Amino acid sequence: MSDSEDDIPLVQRAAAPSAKSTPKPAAAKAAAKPAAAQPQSRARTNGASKKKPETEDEDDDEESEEASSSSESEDEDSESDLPLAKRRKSKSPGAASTGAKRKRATPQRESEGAKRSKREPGSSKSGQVMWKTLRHCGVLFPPEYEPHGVKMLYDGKPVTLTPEQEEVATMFAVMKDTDYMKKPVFLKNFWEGFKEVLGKNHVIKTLDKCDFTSIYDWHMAQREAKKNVSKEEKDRIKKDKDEKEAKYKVAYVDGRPEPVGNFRVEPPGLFRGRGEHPKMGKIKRRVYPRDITINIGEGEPVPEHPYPGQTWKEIKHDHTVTWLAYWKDTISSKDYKYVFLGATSTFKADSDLAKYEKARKLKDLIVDVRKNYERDWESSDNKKRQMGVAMYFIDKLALRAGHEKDEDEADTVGCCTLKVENVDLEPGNKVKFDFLGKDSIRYENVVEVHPTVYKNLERFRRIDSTGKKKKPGDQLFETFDAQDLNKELKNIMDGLSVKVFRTYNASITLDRLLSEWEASKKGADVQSVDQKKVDYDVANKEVAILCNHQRSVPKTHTNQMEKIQEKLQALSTELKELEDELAAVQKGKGEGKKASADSLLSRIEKKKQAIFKVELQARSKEDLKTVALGTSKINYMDPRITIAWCKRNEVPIEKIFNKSLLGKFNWAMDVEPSFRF
DNA sequence: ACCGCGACTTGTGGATATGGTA
DNA sequence: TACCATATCCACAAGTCGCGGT
Repeated sequence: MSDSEDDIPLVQRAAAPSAKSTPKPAAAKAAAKPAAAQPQSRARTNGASKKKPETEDEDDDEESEEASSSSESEDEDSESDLPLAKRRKSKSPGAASTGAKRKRATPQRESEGAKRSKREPGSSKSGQVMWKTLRHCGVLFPPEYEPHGVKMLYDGKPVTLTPEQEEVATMFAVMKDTDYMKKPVFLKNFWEGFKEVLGKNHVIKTLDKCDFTSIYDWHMAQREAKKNVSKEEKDRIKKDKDEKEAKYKVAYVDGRPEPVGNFRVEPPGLFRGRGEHPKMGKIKRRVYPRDITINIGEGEPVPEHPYPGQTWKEIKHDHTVTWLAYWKDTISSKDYKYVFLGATSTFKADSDLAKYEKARKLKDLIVDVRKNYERDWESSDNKKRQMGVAMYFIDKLALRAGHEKDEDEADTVGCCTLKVENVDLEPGNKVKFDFLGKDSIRYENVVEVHPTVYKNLERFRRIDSTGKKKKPGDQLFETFDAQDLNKELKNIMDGLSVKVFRTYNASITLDRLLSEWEASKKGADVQSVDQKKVDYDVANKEVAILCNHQRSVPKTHTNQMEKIQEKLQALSTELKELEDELAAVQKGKGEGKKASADSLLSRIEKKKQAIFKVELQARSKEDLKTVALGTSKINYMDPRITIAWCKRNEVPIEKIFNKSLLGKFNWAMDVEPSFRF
């Protein structure tokens, strides 16, 4: 790492998982199901008037009943192995019921507390049929490269490049003001790629003598020009583009229209790895139809493409998978790029629901799970002890599993791949974690742990199970890996894996915090929606900290805060003026007095509220500057918790979920207000 | 009993749309 | 009514995890 200066801002971890050595009380199995769960209390208190503009999708009607009821309760097996989607009545394609605002198709799934039996709905696991018919238009290719003819300099002299070479030079030139330019690995990888494109015996012999400034300038000029196009022209261009893209945006699954996620083929460019990625700067080749495998229903028209001489790499009809197309990544031979349906699709909704139901299932077992791994801390079997400690970290700190990685990937770790130097022991049974996790985001945290864990760690850091000394770079847990751990978890619960703990802990934390909030505010003065939203964010923040979802402080943050302060200044001056005025009026006499005093009074009140609101925002902004709330909202916190809370507290759901989240969580909207995770 | 493959979720930052403000 | 900074969207990288082949 370079200067620790702009290192990831260290999130205030103080609040992180209580230093308590004992696992959390596991939410005493939330009474959760107050028998009288307001039956059909559709009492949607929140202002969330149902008139959502309706996202193109789902016009599938069907009485929401049927789909659920049957499949729901008896879920277990037989054909119910089919993902939910499958079981939905599919509407005849044509019948795009324009009018009929469809209710969300997904009915309640409150699996009242316990026993939701084995089969999760929608779990797209192995071999299950995901669709009967599938129709789509394939993928959209990026435009071919258009040479600009701007010459770069080599050793001070202009060089003529072939279009192909120029394209690569341009990829590089354009990155002039990024700090990749300072990274030796990036430069080396780029040069290797560039050299190859140049061919042997080219005048360009070394990157040092290359000057791409002219191309960079050209690029900037282009950008500027684009910005200055007239509004009408811009609109026209956009409209054009939208029309060209329209057909790629939708796929028909069993006749139902579903949004396609990323239908665009990735354009060529230089690979930008995160952190110190060994492959940064490599050329990401252009992808052609011959590289792409299409998955589509039998008998459906094969998608077209703009390369007359070519054919798709393959046309498949695999009903057990949800992808529409894929190609091999050109950077890493073992990676694939997929085209999937969008987040609002039925496939995704089903698996989202399944994910949370699985986590809730874990909730019912968590007390035992904890008892078990705590017992393992004392085992005479070293491996068991290590696993027990790892499980503790995973559960308590919501660490990721951490699979083994290759040399040619960024050097990051998860729980199972922690190295001895990632964990420091401090007095008072305190453990200090410091490592780079996913995306090379630094995880830094000091936690007090159970003494037995502490003792174990002392040993794990020092020697391996054969008694051999460990050194930096050695695994903290050398006796097992993520796979082994997951295998063990399968014995505890069907479908259980490490990541489920992250989901579980995020969701249960939100649930707990929100309900504590409600308990403490019960009967208290009516709060503004703004205040409630801020309070929700506080809970959200705690979850984000648990999951280590950081963000870099926005560049403009300081600036913005100053502006807010100024605004506050102005407001309070105005307030002062009003108050003076009022005083003056009250002193004076005469007719209009009463009226103008009243009016002043109300203006003063308004002003005070405005001030309060700005202050609130200022505090919240400052408080959240290093925390990314979005990630947990999108991926970890069961949306039903939030929606139910909104209903109970008269907060319009739109205050918490933006448009795309509303779409993504459509499946959860009908949740009972009494829902508890 | 691995281990690479394949498919799907999670994650961040950059690009762009948008809505409040001068 | 253009600006302008933020809020949202999007691209695509980087994880997780089960499976099937050897």
